[in-house]
Amino acid sequence: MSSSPAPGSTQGGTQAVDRAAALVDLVVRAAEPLSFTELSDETGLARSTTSRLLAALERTDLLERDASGGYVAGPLFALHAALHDPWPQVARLARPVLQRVGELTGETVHLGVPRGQGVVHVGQVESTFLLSARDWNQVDVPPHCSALGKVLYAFGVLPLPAGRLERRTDRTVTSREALSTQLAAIRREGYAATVDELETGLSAIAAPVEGRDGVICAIGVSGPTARLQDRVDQIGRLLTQQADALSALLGRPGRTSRSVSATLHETHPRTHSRTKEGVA
Amino acid sequence: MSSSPAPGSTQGGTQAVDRAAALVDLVVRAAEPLSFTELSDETGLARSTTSRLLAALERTDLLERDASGGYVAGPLFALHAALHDPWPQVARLARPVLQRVGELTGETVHLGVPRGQGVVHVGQVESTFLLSARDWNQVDVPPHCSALGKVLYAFGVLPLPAGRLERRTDRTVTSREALSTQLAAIRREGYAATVDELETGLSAIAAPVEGRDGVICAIGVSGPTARLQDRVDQIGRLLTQQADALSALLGRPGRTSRSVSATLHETHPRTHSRTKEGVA
DNA sequence: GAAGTCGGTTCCACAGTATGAAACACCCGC
DNA sequence: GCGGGTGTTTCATACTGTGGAACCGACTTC
Repeated sequence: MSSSPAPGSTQGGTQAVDRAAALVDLVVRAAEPLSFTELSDETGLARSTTSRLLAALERTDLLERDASGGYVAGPLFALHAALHDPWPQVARLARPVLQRVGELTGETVHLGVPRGQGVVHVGQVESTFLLSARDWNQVDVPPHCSALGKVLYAFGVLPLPAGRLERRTDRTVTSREALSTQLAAIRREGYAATVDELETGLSAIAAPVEGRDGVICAIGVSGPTARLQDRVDQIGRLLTQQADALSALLGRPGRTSRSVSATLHETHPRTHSRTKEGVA
Repeated sequence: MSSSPAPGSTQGGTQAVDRAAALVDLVVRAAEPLSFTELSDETGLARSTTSRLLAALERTDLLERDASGGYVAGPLFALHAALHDPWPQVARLARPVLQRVGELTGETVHLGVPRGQGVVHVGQVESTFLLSARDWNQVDVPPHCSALGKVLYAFGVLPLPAGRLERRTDRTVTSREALSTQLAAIRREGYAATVDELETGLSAIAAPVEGRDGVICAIGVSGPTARLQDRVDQIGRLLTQQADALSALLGRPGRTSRSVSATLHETHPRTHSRTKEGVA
């Protein structure tokens, strides 16, 4: 436009690419295909500009049009998805949340995902204490005595176990009715807790994370019962709150106008050290 | 009408976006993180231009730098992968291939992927005949009497069954030795066939599709034995050939069919401390 | 420890490329 | 034929992107 420096909006010297990227961003975050007009309106770009940019993005496989003409993520995104496991990607997005929970609780934090009949831990933030849970990445644990597993059971992400429920400690829930009562409570409370059920002296608390189609995984903390048992409720609330933030990232179309990390940092109003500045 | 003869490579009026997209394309297709210099050389862009574009792409979450400074697909790709099942994405990429096989054979074509202990069909191209296999999407079939399943067994994508091999017809292979002999033959020939083994009168032929780390799924045709039994070899060759084309799409890096120069600089083998997060 | 090399960023004058208003084309429903 | 909505193409304008060169920091080498 007329003003040459134009600080704030355009950084560096890359207007076209920035605008094109904004279009891609909108399309990828959207739950359903976006029309030309929606994109044009949303970005505020001139129709002609939008048209040219979208044509370029389509030509380069970053975007694609579905049968009804709406824009969706293109073959390049499909290729990426085909080449990489989705869970590590979720873990990547979840890392900031896990980190925050780790900082606020001091305990080990996990992201638990369903695999087959069990729950596996991907992504982990270490406890600040010396006594803490070991590295559980990739370790299979019986879901019925794990907080993460119970959450996944409760929200139907993991099929309920077929056989007998293994007894790990004398506090392990082995009765099917007791389990289903617990699961109902978890659905009601919004989080799950296990105290000495997997291993004596080991406790855990977990809350569900929702994707676009409901619960997909869970985050939770685990540590010594001595440190956790009096904070179950407090940590439970923290977890549900942070899990919600992650859910918003994973499921909601996101009115974010900015980046993923910006969204993540936005959850707590106190961390606005730099709100929105252009050149460093 | 364009009076000026299209300047060779760039079309429309979108040089910057095209170049940026080429960078993203290279990064997404690459098996490992690409360095700034590799990208600059590969695209033939001036270093300054490359720097500016990469900075813009990073700012917009399309790209990201890993711990060692290499460029990898950014949070936007992670988000997409987290939101969508990978197999439908593979199916999307495979559709043209399936379609071609369907046109050339007239039979029903499937993409078979492993899930748990079984094989499921995602993506299907209908037969042109009236008598044809039903819609098998989402249907579980015993892999040992399915051509797709045998391929997945043969190439270690699916764990060999634990218990007894179910007898579906009198031609079903139920002996473990006979099965492993067949699997060896499949590895030798490059394709699998089942004739009346799942259901009397039903035959199928299938070939493996490779991803970045070996076989990941399979494509195959199925139809009445009457129409297929004399074409097993011919269709087998067709399938291996088309499966190869799909494999190239899913595994091989580069080859963007546009401006990128054909010469590919091999990366010098160095000691990387990167964590491999691909397929487990 | 000074000189050389590598990998990448910033500067800057220049022109080529992106831009947007407007005209055009294409549906619809009527 | 007529209006409203949606997208595409045209074209003069000037702003944005470009690349050569200078610059910078880190790491080697002598």
